[in-house]
Amino acid sequence: MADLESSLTAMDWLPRLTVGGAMAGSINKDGSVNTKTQGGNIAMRKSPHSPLDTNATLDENDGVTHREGKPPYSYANLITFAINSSNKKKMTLSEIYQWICDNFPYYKEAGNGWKNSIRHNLSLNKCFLKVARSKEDPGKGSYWAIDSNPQEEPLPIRQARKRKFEMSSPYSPESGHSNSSMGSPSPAPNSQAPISQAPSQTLGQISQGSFIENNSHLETDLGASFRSLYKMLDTPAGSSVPQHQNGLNLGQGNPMFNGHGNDLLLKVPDTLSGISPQVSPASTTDSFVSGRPRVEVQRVYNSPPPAHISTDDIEEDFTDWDKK
DNA sequence: ACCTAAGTCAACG
DNA sequence: CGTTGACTTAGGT
Repeated sequence: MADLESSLTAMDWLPRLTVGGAMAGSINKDGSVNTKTQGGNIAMRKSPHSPLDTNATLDENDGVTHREGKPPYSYANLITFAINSSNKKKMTLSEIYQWICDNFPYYKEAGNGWKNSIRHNLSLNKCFLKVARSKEDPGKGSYWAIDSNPQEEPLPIRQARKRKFEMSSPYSPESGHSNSSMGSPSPAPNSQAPISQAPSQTLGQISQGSFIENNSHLETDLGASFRSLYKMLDTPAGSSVPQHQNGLNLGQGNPMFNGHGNDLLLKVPDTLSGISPQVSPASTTDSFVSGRPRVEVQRVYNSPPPAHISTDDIEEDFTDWDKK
């Protein structure tokens, strides 16, 4: 453990960071030094085929390593690291800001543009789910959680044309963070790892087998929960929404989830979970969104949650739910 | 050249 | 704070 393997969990599909030269140096291809505005330069571009690793956590070393200059991580990655570093696997926007500043001092002095970008990313990226605060936990802003493996299904639509599964090339170490032990700051046990991918996992722990084993309960429980939920509800949305919904795929990364913007409103009896997820319109901008509707998790209290379940648990459960 | 991912800026509620 | 859109940049094919 101690490194790449452990912390990057399934880092396989973590965007390949073009760290090293170009990125770190922010050199434009024309050779000019990139000195764009605040928060950012032309940040790294990731391979078009590599989705975000929703379980990625930051490695202390990385923070250190990149103390100077813009960190070689996309905003989506930073957000993911931040959220995964929390026990609850959810964070408020300001907490995310703070975490990023704490771990990447670069952003302390980067102005505020990057914050806008973070927000933009949260809204745009399907991987991030807004989780409503519970009444017991009032405060500003919602929580943001990660929707595990929202990507990966072979995108049948347009992307499929260009996309090939890039399961090979794992996250090339030479790209900069070969170092690794990203686990430090947050050895987060990463409960819910995207089960799907795991293409050529990064050896070690991720030997897919064990990983799945370790998390199988999630897959089972959550998947089953959702399935039964759907059954119970005999979801009306089911008709307008493609198959995926019925299965485990419920959403994540399901490009077909809603084809194009149909909203799905899933009413969940509070007796089941105390919440009701609802779909908000998906953005139209990029592929991130092109696939499925955003699901906003919103808890509805019609009755108090079971005594043995704490509010947090519920919320967490839900978060996990969303993840799958 | 074209497509897409990612970043930036900004308007708006 | 959150969403959205337009636009830019860069990398892949």
